[in-house]
Amino acid sequence: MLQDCARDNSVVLKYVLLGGLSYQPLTGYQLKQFVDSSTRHFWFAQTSQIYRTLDMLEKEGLLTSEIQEQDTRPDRRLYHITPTGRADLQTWLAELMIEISPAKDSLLVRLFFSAQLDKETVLTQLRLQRSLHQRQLSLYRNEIVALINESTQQRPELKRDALFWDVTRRNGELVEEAYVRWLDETIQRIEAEY
Amino acid sequence: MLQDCARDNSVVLKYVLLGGLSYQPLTGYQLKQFVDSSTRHFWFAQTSQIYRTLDMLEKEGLLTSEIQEQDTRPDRRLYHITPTGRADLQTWLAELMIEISPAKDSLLVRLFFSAQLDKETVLTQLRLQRSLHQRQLSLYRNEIVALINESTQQRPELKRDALFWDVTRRNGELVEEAYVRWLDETIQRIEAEY
DNA sequence: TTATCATATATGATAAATGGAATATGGGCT
DNA sequence: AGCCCATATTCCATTTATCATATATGATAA
Repeated sequence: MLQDCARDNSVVLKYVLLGGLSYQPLTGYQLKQFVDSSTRHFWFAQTSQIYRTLDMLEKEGLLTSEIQEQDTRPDRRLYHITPTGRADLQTWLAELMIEISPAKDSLLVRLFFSAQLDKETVLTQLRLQRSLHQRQLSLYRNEIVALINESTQQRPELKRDALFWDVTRRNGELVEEAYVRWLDETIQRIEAEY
Repeated sequence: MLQDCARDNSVVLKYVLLGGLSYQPLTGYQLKQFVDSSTRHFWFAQTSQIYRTLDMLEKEGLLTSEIQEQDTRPDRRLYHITPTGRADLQTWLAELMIEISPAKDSLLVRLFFSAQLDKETVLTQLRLQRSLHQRQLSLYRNEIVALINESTQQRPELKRDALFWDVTRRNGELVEEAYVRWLDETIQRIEAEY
C-alpha cells in the first residue's frame, strides 16, 4: 500500500516567526506585516494563527516577551528570540529535506475535471488567471526587488541575507514565468482542440 | 491594513472526490488510489481525511453508497455521485477564481533564513532537492504521459477529458523545469557569491 | 462630531488535516 | 503454522488553520 507520507509542513509557521525574530525583536502585528511582505509567496498565515503560535513558542521557551507602553498607539507585546529559540531555528534550517514540498493548486483541480464545462467558461477562467499571474510576475520583477534593496540599505549588516532573499524572489520569478507560459499554451490548446 | 484574504482551499478535497466519482462509482480505497495517481501533484489527502469527507458528502446528499459483498476480499462501500452532487460539482468547477492559489514551500522558507548556515549545508540541501525535482520532472514526462494514454485506451469515451488531464500534467512539467533551472542557478550563485 | 483608518491583540467556534493505530479478510509464501 | 501482503475501513488525539468577531487607542478626514 502506498503510505501516507510524512510532511514537515506542520511546524513551518513556527520557523517563519523564529526566523523573523532572529533579525530583531518584533510584535505580533509587525510579524504579520513581515509575513505579508516577505514570506507570503511561499508561506502565509492569518493574524489569529500568528498570535496563537507566538503564545505557544513563548510557552516552549523559544521566545520571551515584554509589554511596551506607547503614547500614541495601543500598548503592544514585543517578542524576543531566546538562545534556545535560535538553536532550534538553526537545527530546523539545517535539516535535510528528503521530499519535495507538496503543491496545492485548486485551479489545476478545476481544470482536471473541466471537460464537463463549455469552452468559453474554461477560457474565461484561464484568461483571468493569466492576468493575475502576470501581475504576480511583475511583483517579483519590480516591487520585491525594490523591497530587498530597501532592506539592505537600511540594514547593511544583512547583506549576506539579501542573497538568500533574492534567491527566493528569483524562484517566484522563474516559476511564475513558467506558469504564465503554461497558461498561454493552454489557452491556445483549448481554443484549437476543444 | 492588509486584509486576511479569503481562500477557497477549504473545500477542494470535496470536489476532488466528487470529480473522481463523476467518472464512475468508487470505494474510499479506490479514491485514495485515484488521488495518489492522478491529483497528488496538485491536491493530496490522507486516507483518513478521504473517508471522513466521503461521510460528510453522503450526509449532505451529494453521494449515496451501498455495501458490496466480496468473496476474496473484505466487503467494501461503493460510492455513487447523486444528481445534486453532479450539480454542485458543476457549479464549483465553473466558479471564477479571483485570486491565485497560495503556495507553501518549506524549502524556500529554509532558504530565506539560510544566511545563518554554512555554505556546504546549504549546497547539500540544494543538490538533494535538485535530484528530487529532476525525478519529479521525469515523472511528468514519462510515467504520467503513459498513465493518461492507458486511461484513454481503456475508456475511449473519456477522450475529451484527456485533454484536460494532459493540460494539468503539462503544468507540472513546465513548473518543474523552471524549478530545476532555478535550483541549478541557485547552486551556482551560492558557490560563487557566498 | 462622527466616522474611518491604522495600530494592536485576543478568543471562541469550527473546519481541515495529520499521524498513528486498530481491525478485518483472504491469498500466497516459507 | 506462521508470516507478510494487498485490500478495506474506522477511530482517536492532536495540530493547524480559518472565520468572525470583539476590544481598545489615537490620528486623521469628512
